[in-house]
Amino acid sequence: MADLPLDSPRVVALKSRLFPWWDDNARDLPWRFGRATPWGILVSEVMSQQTQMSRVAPYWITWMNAWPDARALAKASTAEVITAWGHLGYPRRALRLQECARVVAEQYDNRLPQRYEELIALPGVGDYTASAVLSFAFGTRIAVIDTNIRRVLSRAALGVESLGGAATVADRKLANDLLPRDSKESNVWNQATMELGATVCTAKNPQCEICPLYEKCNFVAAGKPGLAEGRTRPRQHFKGTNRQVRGLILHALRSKTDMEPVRYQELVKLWPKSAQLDECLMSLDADGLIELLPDKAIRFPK
DNA sequence: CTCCAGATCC
DNA sequence: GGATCCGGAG
Repeated sequence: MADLPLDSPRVVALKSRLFPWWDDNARDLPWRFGRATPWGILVSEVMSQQTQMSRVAPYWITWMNAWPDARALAKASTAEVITAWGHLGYPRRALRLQECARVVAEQYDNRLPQRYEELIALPGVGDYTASAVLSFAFGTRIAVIDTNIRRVLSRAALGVESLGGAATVADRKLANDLLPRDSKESNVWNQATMELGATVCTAKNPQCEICPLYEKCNFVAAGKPGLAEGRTRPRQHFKGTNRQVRGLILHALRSKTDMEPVRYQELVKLWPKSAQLDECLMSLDADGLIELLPDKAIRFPK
């Protein structure tokens, strides 16, 4: 792959168009523009893993109001945490976030560490989240690699469709090659590129006609070869899967106003296939999302 | 139907 | 690398 020097005309042109677009079009999400602590930024990133930002915002406000810092979240009950997670999906993220809060509270005196190696060692924090926190919360110059940035950079700079699947070495090299040298600019670059991918340069139907990069986009110049052919991930069903059943089970628990257990008989009415139901009860119990009682009644863990 | 600001396990 | 884990907006 050809190198793309930072000072190449193409990169300068992309930057000069992307930054003004960001100034005019950045969504006013509650954790942006210096209004959140580093911990708040981390919470927003964890909530946003596989969940759209627009859905995250109201949950984040309620969550941060209840538990403003890691110490507060560390002291919450599991039942409160799972309930507050609501319908964000993938509730194991909520448990990991609380585990993360405990580590931060106990080992880091309630302050997020600022080294990549320490961040990525935290529960529920992978490469993306660690990089995002470093860039967005601490202003560190680091390339953020997510599905949006991979798609935008691959299209605009290389003129080819992003393949999807796990991030490749080439993806990382490209993101690092294009990342502005100045830390403040790199922060804006990361956020603006992600925002563009989320709102304009989308996977299936990009709105090229309103894209600030249109005139300089190599993907447009090449005639958008293979648009949306690269699957972002293997197709995932939902209906009939254990994920649906697990969701139904947790919804039954959440809907209880008190901490009263849910009887197995009620669960069977929600999902008559008892073998799958039992499997899901076992896995939820193993995950620590429910407590399985001897008669197959369930309740939230303490 | 599609896709999502991923992490984790195998 | 592949599979699993949720749920809603478009």
